[in-house]
Amino acid sequence: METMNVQVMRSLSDMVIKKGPWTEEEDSVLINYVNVHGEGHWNSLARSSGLKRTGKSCRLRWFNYLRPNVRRGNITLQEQLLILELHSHWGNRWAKIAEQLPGRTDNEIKNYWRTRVVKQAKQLKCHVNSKQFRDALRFVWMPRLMEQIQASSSSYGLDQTTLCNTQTHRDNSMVSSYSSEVDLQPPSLSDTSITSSSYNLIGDGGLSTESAEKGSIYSLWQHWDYSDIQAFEPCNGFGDADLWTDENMWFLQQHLADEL
DNA sequence: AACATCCACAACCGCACCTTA
DNA sequence: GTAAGGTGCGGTTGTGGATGT
Repeated sequence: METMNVQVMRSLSDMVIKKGPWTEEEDSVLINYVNVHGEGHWNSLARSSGLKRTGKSCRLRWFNYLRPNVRRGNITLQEQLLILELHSHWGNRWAKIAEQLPGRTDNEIKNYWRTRVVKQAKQLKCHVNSKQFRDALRFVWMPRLMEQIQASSSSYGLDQTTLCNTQTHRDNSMVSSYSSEVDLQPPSLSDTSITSSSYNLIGDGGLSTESAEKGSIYSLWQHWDYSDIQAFEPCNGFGDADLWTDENMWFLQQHLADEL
């Protein structure tokens, strides 16, 4: 009778699903299993690998952490710019946004948005989806980012032609009200009277990829060499540059105050 | 030193969609 | 047609380290 109970207890413990942080052992089991059997079939993987995890948990761990080519660490200014741009088109479609950032996961981008952008919106006492805040991002923040990227690209020896080429390569159809001003000559940051017309990065159109590609930073990104992105890794100090400095916050608050 | 609070990130959950039998 | 299982996505929560008091 007691033996029976022990057996039941053991089988129950086998069925217990483990939660929480993954251990190195679990990681190596998962890596080995995927290396042998490939990705997919996560539920059967979870059963036959001996991992006491759900298939979903295995999949998430693999895609967000263990998968080769996952880029981890600070989001670069260029990536921040692209996230802001794409989010203005696609909203919280993190997976779609992540597709445009090599090696970044939807989870990472989502976390970035919540911990940085939403937080700043709160500090500015406006909703992250309010027109006020979105306009501030579009007409103030993003140009400022462009300026920082431009400054850093020259100070770090990244050839200006990397950015300039985006103009020479650009499809003529992309030339719009968003053109040379945004690419390399943002208006003076002391000029808080920036208007929608002078900085029509995006427009209020639909969320199609095509519209996102035209006349936007998206198109700029398409021409950035991935090696350029690597050059902005935190090791050279650039990746640590924070967009949300006191100076920038003051600047943005001024702009918002002017709008009211 | 101890405790509280904040912050960033990893992981979980619920739902919707897709595939297959 | 439909039920069941698998997968992907977005929202939310949990956790550990950093920082402040």
